[in-house]
Amino acid sequence: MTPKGRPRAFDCDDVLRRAMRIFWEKGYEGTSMTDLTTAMGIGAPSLYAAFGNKAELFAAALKVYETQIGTAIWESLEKAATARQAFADFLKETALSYAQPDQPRGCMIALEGLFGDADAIPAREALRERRLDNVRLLRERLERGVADGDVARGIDCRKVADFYATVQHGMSITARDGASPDALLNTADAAMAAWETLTSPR
Amino acid sequence: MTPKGRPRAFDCDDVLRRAMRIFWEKGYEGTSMTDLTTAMGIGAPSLYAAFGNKAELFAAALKVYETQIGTAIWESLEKAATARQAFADFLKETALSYAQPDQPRGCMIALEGLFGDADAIPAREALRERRLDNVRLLRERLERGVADGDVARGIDCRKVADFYATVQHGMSITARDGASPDALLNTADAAMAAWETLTSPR
DNA sequence: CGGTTTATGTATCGATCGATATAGAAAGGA
DNA sequence: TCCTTTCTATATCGATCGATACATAAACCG
Repeated sequence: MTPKGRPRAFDCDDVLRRAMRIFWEKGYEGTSMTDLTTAMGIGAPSLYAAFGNKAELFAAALKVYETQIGTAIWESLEKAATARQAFADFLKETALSYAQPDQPRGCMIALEGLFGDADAIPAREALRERRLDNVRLLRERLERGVADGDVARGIDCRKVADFYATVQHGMSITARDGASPDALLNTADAAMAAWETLTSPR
Repeated sequence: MTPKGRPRAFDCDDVLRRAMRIFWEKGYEGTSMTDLTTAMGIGAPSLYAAFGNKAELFAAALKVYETQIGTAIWESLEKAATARQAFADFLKETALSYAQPDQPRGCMIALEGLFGDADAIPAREALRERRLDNVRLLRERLERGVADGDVARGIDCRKVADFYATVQHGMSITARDGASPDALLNTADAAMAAWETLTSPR
């Protein structure tokens, strides 16, 4: 059934992807409504009618980022047979994704919402929780490795997960500074050099 | 000799430290001139007369940050006798500094100027160069280790330096999310677990 | 066809942004 | 004491911020 009234002149998903891209590139505070309406190709009233306000638009753009950009990295974590391979793939996917030439460098979730209070960036808490969720995913994958028997019992899963999450965070900053895919892959490889020591029984 | 005219009613270094603290906490874009004049305890005309404009004030605050906050970390890199000890101390100092309870979490240089173009944040290029300088310092310390004989010849100094710089970058983000000093020290320790493999001859 | 509903385009809202004009206050030098 | 110089306090500048009022356009329904 077609809705009543005049139909929208734009594709909602399409313009939301454009908004996501702008937020990703310029940050929440660095993005003005003029930037958004220009990039999205719609007028301000259409934007507000469709997405509420700037904060809600950002929240919607964040969800799009998660489902369209972030998933590839985290899927690799589940696919591999062993925890070691999973972490290696995870870092490799991160390196390739963060230095992709046709998109902003680094991760929108990692880089955004690091300054000011919740008042300045409404999604600050949501972003922080996403980052903490990611650490948890790494830890759970490690614990699965322990359960599967490919990781020794008694290792400090939290410490190892914190370490690899921090490496991934850092890769966002390094990527923003222009690091090549090879450079990031080297860093991923270097991080995996710690694996044996970190996962050997204490 | 005392200068002519009415003397300043504030201490220039003191108010600059306050400005540095605000920029560190809220970021360049997230800091308004009202935030600054309030925190510095001076009127807007006094601020502009003493420091020029917002961008110049930020540049001055950045220098204060480098000399007053950043030095401790980088001094530790030179003090230690071996490259390994230098990197371990460097990461340990980073962990302690980034989670200090009486100051903003993480590093002002690492976190600032990651979004938008040079137009949005005038110091963006300067910040990027500082970050790249830091990677260079790490690489040079490694090369010194090779020259001193405590690091094997033929290792990829750039790769190792990139890795540890990326870990440090990541610690700024992890610290902003509220990581405890112990958690960051654990990550520093985990990063050092890669040292043997990274510095063994190929 | 009018009537209803929803979206669009223009023009603009009050608030805040960074930055200043202006007048008066506080010092030294004559 | 008066003049010059420099700084301070108030009040405000034009520009831009996020967000809307309003009139018109485009769909469906009868």
